[in-house]
Amino acid sequence: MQSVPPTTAGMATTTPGAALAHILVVDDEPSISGFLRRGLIFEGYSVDVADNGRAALDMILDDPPDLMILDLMIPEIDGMEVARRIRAAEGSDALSRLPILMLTARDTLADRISGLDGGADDYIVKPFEYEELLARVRALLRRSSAQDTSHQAGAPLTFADITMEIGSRTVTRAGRSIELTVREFDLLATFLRHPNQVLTRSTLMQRVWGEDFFGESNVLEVVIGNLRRSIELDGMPRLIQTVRGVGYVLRQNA
Amino acid sequence: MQSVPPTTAGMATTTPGAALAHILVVDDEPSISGFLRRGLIFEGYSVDVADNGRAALDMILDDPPDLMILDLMIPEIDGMEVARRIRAAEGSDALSRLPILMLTARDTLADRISGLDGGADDYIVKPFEYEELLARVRALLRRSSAQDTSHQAGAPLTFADITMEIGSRTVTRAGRSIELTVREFDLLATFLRHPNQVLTRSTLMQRVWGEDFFGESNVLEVVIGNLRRSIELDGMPRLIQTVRGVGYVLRQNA
DNA sequence: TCACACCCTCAGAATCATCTCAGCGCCGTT
DNA sequence: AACGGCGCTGAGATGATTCTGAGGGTGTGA
Repeated sequence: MQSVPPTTAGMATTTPGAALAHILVVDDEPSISGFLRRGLIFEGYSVDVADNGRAALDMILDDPPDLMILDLMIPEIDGMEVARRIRAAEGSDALSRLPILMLTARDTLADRISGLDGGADDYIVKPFEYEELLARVRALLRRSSAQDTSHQAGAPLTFADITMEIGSRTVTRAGRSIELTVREFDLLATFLRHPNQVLTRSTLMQRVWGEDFFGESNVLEVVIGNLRRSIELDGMPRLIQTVRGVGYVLRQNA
Repeated sequence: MQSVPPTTAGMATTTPGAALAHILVVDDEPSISGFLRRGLIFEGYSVDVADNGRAALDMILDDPPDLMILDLMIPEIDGMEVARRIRAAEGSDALSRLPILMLTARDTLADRISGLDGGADDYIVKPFEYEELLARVRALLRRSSAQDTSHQAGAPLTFADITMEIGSRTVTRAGRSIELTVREFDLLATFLRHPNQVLTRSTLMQRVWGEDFFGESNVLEVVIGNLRRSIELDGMPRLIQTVRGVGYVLRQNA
């Protein structure tokens, strides 16, 4: 296991100016909750985890989060019921307005989710794409926090002359549109969210490929290679730079 | 935690210069009407709720709203009939022009949609995404306030040389009228509402087919195929482009 | 009742992203 | 300068995804 990069320098302030949003993840499967926790922390959220409905309700009362990611199938009190109780908490505005992102398996979906009826504001079907989950989390937080009038899917990610719009899934470099595959797109998105920060190989693997990648593989290198070919202009210095023994950075100057 | 913005300013004044728009929600399911009420009020609308058709008609006569969100399946007088009576109210301009956003479950829709002609200005399938609903509400209000004088149900959706009128359910391409089935129509409408935006397979399924589609099916692909055959001109680049691993986009250029 | 339109399912075929592999070259170190 | 490790790249293999035509079921209107 590659050790964490020793350097303390370059802590990335991911979203400049944005206050740390607090997210409660409720799932009894450690692999999922762990994955979410790490990922969301990486994105700059503060994260708590509960592994059953009762604990979740306790934690919510104790310290209401800005958003809850709630699995439908959890012990003690199931997700549907948790949502219902929260919505029923007429007393507290903070509670009854708490955005809930429901996490469900596909089979369950059919029976149970009559959409948002139960009190969820949005839901996502397992297995989900990490990028999609992030997008929904952002959308829910945006909706609840700022009732700002600027709608439309959030501001595009940019770096140097690269622009990426998650919603429309378009990427441009110097105004010229670029086609990317899913892997390339996710990888680039990860870099764009953490510019100038060295991302370790394993971090990238986890962000883009998810938990399940045992064994050795050099997929990452291959995709990095393709991505470079897609976005880098000849003559220009590399944007995605290799940090030997550690990982890669998105950086402008040499 | 991002606390609620301290300022009360920035209420979404959807229709510039217009006073707070007044919306009547008609639905007998408290979970849905409650959800809508809260959400819409949060957005800065004034909201009334009726839980059956008769009450709705009374309230409309009493105080005509700027927009009605109308569930199809409601007690006393069903949504269809409510819409019909409103449209039939020859006497009052305010009534016959009242924008109606119909709320339906997909199963119901399939049967009845053919009779929708002219009754509703738009419809949305349960379960809907909140953002989507908001967008349509805004669109309808904008429309109705914009063209005060000209009757005609709503501005058509357009893209490139495609034109679609929801109300009359007509579609033209380059001036030439095109026949579409219900599924094709819904699918195209979804694209037209989100041009240049990649829509995931599951989003499309949900919007067009509704909740009840577990299991694997390739209906979407089939309908996409048919739709392409209907609207795409030979020699021209595709308008509906597939984005492998993600979904489809309505996009003009390559 | 018949004919027709529509919608879904299915299976085969085509297409394409992704992954694996193996060889090569660069880089830092000895 | 030689060496070893690490990263890069091109060439397939592989499997997933998407497309298409055909067929059956169902409901509607004549």
